Amino acid sequence: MRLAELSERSGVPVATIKYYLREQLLPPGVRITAKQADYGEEHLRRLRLVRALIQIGRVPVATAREVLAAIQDESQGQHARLGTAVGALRAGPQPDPDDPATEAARREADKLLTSLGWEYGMVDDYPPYRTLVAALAALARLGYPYDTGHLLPYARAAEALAVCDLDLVEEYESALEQVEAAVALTVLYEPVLLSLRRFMQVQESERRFVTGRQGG
Amino acid sequence: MRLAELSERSGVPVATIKYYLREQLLPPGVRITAKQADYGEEHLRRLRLVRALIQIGRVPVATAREVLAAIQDESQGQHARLGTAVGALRAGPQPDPDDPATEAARREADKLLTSLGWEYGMVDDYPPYRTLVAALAALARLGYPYDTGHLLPYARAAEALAVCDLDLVEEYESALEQVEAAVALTVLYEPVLLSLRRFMQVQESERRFVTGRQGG
DNA sequence: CATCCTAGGAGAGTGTCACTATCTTATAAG
DNA sequence: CTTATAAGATAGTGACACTCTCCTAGGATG
Repeated sequence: MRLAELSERSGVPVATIKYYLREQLLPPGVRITAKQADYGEEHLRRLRLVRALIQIGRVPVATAREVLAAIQDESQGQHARLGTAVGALRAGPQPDPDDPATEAARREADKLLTSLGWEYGMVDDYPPYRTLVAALAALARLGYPYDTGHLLPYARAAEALAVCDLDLVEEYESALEQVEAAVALTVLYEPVLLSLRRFMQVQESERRFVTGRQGG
Repeated sequence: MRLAELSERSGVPVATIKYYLREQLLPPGVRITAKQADYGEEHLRRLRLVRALIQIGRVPVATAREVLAAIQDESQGQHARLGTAVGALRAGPQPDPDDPATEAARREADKLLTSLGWEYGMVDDYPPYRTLVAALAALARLGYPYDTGHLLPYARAAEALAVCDLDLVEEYESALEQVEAAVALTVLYEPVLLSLRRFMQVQESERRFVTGRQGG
């Protein structure tokens, strides 16, 4: 199909698709002539994935490019490919190295990961690790406790989530579909999970502050 | 303390504090003279909360203003105050009403919430609800299933998270501290949780694709 | 009292980022 | 040959979180 049709079927404006092509979020179409290109179903699928990453996942364009590169990289094994793709997501704010809270946060993060059985080293440049450290440092700055005891319940929840995630991923046959699903589900279930958390907080607060106010 | 000292102790540039004052994210200092103001410890605490919301939580300034207003609103009961403050957080992308996927997503969201025991109506303008619908619609657009069966495990995880959250909140005495803690912990544990999810995905993928590749 | 220094306020400017509008050129169709 | 359309390049837009600069009013000091 032509660019115009790709635009129509995806609902993405032509100018935006051109932008994605320029930014290498979308592979170029197959050249028909010097001035015309043909796009297939996989372009459509890729385009929808890009939109999901950027619009729902708020993933920066540069990050999305890395993630997509990892998805397509057939040279790695499935595990490594998945780790790279998922790890590239949501770099979040960098921890401030000048802040003394960062160093303490780093130690606590290492302790937590160790107690979770993490054996792959602390990979200082793995984006989720940096995100974790920055978030813990922010907690410290606000005076909230963040020791292993407080964090472990969240880690257990994360573990349960990861099992669900991989269950969903394994429903797919091909390696490519699996990595794509891992990325898409990681990103798209985030807002689902976080909004459900809000709802559940309200329910739980009702249980504690209203229903059973006098110990019911 | 003066603005300059507030800036020094918080690490936030003077110009940025002025901006927050202008945007009403920070209450004005107590006027000493017509041209000088005095800021107290609660300004410092509030300033750090604002920074956490904006920098870690990526909360838009307008949203942060609403959240802070709800925190300070003493006219509501604790439950309502908490619901308003937490609900105002992370509005996320609005669902596109023209998209037919949105309608289906809305029905599925309602079904899920009903099966979770949600009894407060579907509050179409409650931001977490909109976020949920938009995310489900995005899943549909990408062709991933999102029925109650798939979503329930995530909802159960969210429930566990909410219980942890409220446990942490109830450690505080005053109503103000509790609402502040609810907001801060909701926002600051998000990156913690999401990065732990990444780590756990990698561990789980290792378990499935490497360790037990041939059925171990 | 004059002077200088600093605090605080207001408005405009900056940087970033995801688009988006325009212009150019080429080519397929008529 | 002419014209509509496609693709590519380039510059502009809008939102947003700051941030810079100027201005004015006190307060401190000689």
